[in-house]
Amino acid sequence: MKTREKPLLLGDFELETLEYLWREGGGNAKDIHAVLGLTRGNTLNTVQSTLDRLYKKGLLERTKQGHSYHYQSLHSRTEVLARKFNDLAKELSGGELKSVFAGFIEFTSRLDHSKLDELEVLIADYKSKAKSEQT
Amino acid sequence: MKTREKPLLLGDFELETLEYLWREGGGNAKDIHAVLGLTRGNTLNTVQSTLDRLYKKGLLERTKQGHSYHYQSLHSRTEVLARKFNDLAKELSGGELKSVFAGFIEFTSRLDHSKLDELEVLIADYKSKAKSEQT
DNA sequence: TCAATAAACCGATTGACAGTCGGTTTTTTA
DNA sequence: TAAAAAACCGACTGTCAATCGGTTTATTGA
Repeated sequence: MKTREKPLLLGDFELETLEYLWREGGGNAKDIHAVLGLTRGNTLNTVQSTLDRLYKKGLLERTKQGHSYHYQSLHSRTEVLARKFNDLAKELSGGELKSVFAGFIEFTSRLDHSKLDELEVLIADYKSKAKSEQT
Repeated sequence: MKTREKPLLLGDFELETLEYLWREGGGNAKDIHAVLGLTRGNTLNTVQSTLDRLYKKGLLERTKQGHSYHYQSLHSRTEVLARKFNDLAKELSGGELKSVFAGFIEFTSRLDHSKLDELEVLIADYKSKAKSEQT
């Protein structure tokens, strides 16, 4: 059976924290507090527990660096999105992948009709890259 | 400014209820309770409040039919998915639609590499249908 | 070595929100 | 118009993110 059961839930501050780590490549609680904590008016403690929650969710790795932990994201934005899409599909597909695709196409075309073209290009790119990376 | 601010949150039973309405085309609390309530061991009241919550979220319409309300979904599965995709994109795109596409492509190819082909076909279908429906 | 200091850790509280119902009010209808 | 059915209201529970105070543990410079 699959390991992951529960959908991945991420709160606002967890997301902001992830964004920081993606942007900067990593950081410790103090770093993040200096940037995010001040604008939000958080204490360092809050940043620490948020990092800890993300860590326990398996999204971050951490290594002792001197005194403090240095945190890094284990998953790219793309991977997190893929996982969220998967959660959403499981929860709302009605057993038909087609409906998930239909929903995504609907979402995309509502942004702007031309966006579907972009999507097609990216799919083609992905496929050609996959082919060239065949082992 | 856009009307909808908050992401659409749907609980498990709300989803089951929506599924019922999509499947059956509509129904009242009693109907739904007869099917979903019994398997879950709910009271009719629980079904009613769930319908009411969905109604207040703007997902259902209801009309008095004799004594009780008859509920119908205002949005198809595809539309709900589109909205959820939109929520997800807003929350996790990092300002780049490309990353959303990348995430979706990643999700799709992880299911099965051939699914990307299906997706391409559906996009092409959608586009040709859109073109033929031009006013 | 050992005190000051920084960080981690633990536990508690708050705030949303879904799920769940009991009980009351309103509506329907025989 | 009383019995029955449904709607409506309010409350309580459970879950989870956000938040932080207080305590323990680890680090480091004097």
